[in-house]
Amino acid sequence: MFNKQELIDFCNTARESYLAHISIDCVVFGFHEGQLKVLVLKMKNEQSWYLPGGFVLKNEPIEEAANRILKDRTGLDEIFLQQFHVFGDPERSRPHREMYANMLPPSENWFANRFMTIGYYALVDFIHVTPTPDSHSEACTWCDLADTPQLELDHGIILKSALDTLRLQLNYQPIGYNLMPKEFTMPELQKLYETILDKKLDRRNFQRRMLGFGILTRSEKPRKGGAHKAPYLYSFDLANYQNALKEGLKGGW
Amino acid sequence: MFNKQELIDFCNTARESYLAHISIDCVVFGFHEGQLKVLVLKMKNEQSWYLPGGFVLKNEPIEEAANRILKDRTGLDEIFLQQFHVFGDPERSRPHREMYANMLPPSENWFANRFMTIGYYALVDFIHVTPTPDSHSEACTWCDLADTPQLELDHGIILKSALDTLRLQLNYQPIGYNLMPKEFTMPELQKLYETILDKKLDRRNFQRRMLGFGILTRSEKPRKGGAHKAPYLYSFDLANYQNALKEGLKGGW
DNA sequence: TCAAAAGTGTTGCGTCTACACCCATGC
DNA sequence: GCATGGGTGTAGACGCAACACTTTTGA
Repeated sequence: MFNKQELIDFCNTARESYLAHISIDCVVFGFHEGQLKVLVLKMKNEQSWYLPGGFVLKNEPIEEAANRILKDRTGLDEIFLQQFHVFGDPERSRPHREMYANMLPPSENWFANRFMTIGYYALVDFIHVTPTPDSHSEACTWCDLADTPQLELDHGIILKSALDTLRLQLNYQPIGYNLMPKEFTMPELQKLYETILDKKLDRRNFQRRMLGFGILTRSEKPRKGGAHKAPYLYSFDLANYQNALKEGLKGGW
Repeated sequence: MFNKQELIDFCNTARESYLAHISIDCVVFGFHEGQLKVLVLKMKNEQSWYLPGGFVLKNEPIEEAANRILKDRTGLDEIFLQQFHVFGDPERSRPHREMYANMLPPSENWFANRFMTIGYYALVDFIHVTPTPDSHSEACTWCDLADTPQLELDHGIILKSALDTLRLQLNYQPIGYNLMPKEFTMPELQKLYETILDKKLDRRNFQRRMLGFGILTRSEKPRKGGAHKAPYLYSFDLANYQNALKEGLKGGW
């Protein structure tokens, strides 16, 4: 991905600016047309894919670092972001160590170090994101969860772990609020739940249950244009939502 | 806590052996006589208390580091250990930075660095633990959760965070299995749940519910010796327990 | 007019809650 | 024998799953 000169330049600035041994990787979830999506990067000159990531500035809180990284890749600020796990096997970054081993001696080579990575997952409103590659990537794109490409290093494991966390936190975090657009229909929300849980849900019971939580506001105007009966549009009542989440949305799915 | 010579020695070995910027802190929970307990350390020459912690060897997986640290403090190996959060504010270790600032120049002073800490919580069988202070502590003791002393740095926050995690994971992790002795009575187990949840539970419903999970084996002999009716002794059926946890123990508390 | 999508109602079963009741033991 | 701790039973409330039924719309 780097040629020699790029590597030298990067290592010099990295050593000055960033904490060694620590990186951040983000699993960015979006939801569009009934599909849960993940943001991935494709490296230059390689058929290899990664999760968006970066390093922590020497005097920067890690939450801010994650935010900065995500702002660079999505254009969005104030993203919903949750730390979920640290991946700390010393062997996890070995492929990178080897990739650059014969370009620079270890003392000058930033990637000769072991890196542990802090995994964050982010929830964003798909339509507001402008996927933006970084300097050593040739592409930054959404892909459907079902057909994500093979990811390098342990990024596949990190993605899987983020998904598991998402599932577990569905009743405790404002996941719907952050993934759905401002207004949405009940079937759309149901699709999101079905995708995350990987399970079909009963249309009618889902509706009654959701409404029962008292966290949705129905707007007067239904969605026009589609075939068939026009569905109502809903939006989250954020105050009620967050209040309900404190106790956890009752019951399982 | 360190005098100057100790500090110099420690810094020299630390720089050689450990990863910079990263530490591990452990919240060790035990349960004894109806009380949830936490293991804390008292520093030499100071009225200050800390959670047990340490650093990560340069080529050591972080789980192993946590295990090593806990073995040193408790004498136990193969402890149930869960990572729960990284505390990454650059200011969190400032007090330590300042404490040693005028003993050594920053370049030689290990503690001049910023440290982020990985929080682990551990569940142990109280009676098997031998609390053992480290070289710069004068005491390592259990204390009741209700009256933990004021903890230094952000260790109070870390403890609070561990407790919240414990509560959330009660239906998803073998918490009872790891905190209770091999055999225990139903009221004892109930006390544990009540302590973690900070809530009174109905004696009879608790019993039926617990038995309903099918994760307990009743031994033939009841506990003798106490006043009043002799309670049955139970132990966990580990296979069933772990199986039930996969789906999560149904229902809330 | 018909198929498909969406909204609303109803019924029955299972589960939990809040009790009442029974048993054992030491003072 | 009685207070206390512990084990078991049960009636009513509640919640949820599995349905049937109605409404709206475009083809």
